[in-house]
Amino acid sequence: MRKDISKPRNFGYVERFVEPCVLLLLSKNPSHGYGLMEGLEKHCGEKVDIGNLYRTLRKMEKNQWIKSDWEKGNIGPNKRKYEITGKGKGTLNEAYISLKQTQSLINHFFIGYKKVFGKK
Amino acid sequence: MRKDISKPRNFGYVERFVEPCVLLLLSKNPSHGYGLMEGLEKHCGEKVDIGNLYRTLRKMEKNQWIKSDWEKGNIGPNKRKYEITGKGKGTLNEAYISLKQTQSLINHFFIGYKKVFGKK
DNA sequence: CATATCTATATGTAAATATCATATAGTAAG
DNA sequence: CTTACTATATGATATTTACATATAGATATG
Repeated sequence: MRKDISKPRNFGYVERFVEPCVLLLLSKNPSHGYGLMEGLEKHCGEKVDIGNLYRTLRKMEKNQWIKSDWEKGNIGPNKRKYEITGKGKGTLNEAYISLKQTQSLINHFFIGYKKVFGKK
Repeated sequence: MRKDISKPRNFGYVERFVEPCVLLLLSKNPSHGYGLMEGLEKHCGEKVDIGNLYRTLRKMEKNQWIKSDWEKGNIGPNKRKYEITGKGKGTLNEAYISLKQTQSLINHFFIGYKKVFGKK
């Protein structure tokens, strides 16, 4: 049973922003789900739902943007270690271009806003 | 029956971006749904689904961000003319703040991107 | 030793939103 | 009369997210 009913997200919510962020993080270093959380909170702001993150990672793997193998650590439970693929690098580049467009879209809004309400 | 199965949107899709845009446009001049389309294509980019726009307008009215009355034009079909309310102006300001946060979030991503792939 | 907590991965369910299709109706043009 | 345009609206469905819960090994605490 849910404690609280879902509410609409804030305006300006960027859909699936976590995916480019994961691709960018994995471009630096291979990592696993739980370990990605840390970097994501820096790059994706606020909180990332851990359940959704795992689901997203499996989806990204299905799309062949990332691939995984089990890392049988001598300490702690096994980790599914992800790395980015060539296809994933292409997707990251596409995301970069899309996000550039998003940025200019939002800028366009701010220009209009400024015209009506003045600078601030 | 649908011709095509739905596909995921591009990365960088900003959810409910149309609402702040409508509020901004109505801050300048009262208008009606069909007439808002034109301004929206400038401020919200690309295409806005007309069915979705009408549904959004009714939802915004339910939230008391805008209010409408029927304009019995001497030419053409009747138009539901919308204007922004005081509450709507407050919502527009909230959206402005959220979109500023979104902008800095995306900027944060670009900084990380540049570190890995260099400037461009 | 029993149990609680932490790391790590994963799935179930429901709500919110967008997309595509379709419905309705008045008006204008040919 | 039929076609096209203006204008508003709803139905069905896919995608994504939020919140909750499940599982299991490892480690710490009493």
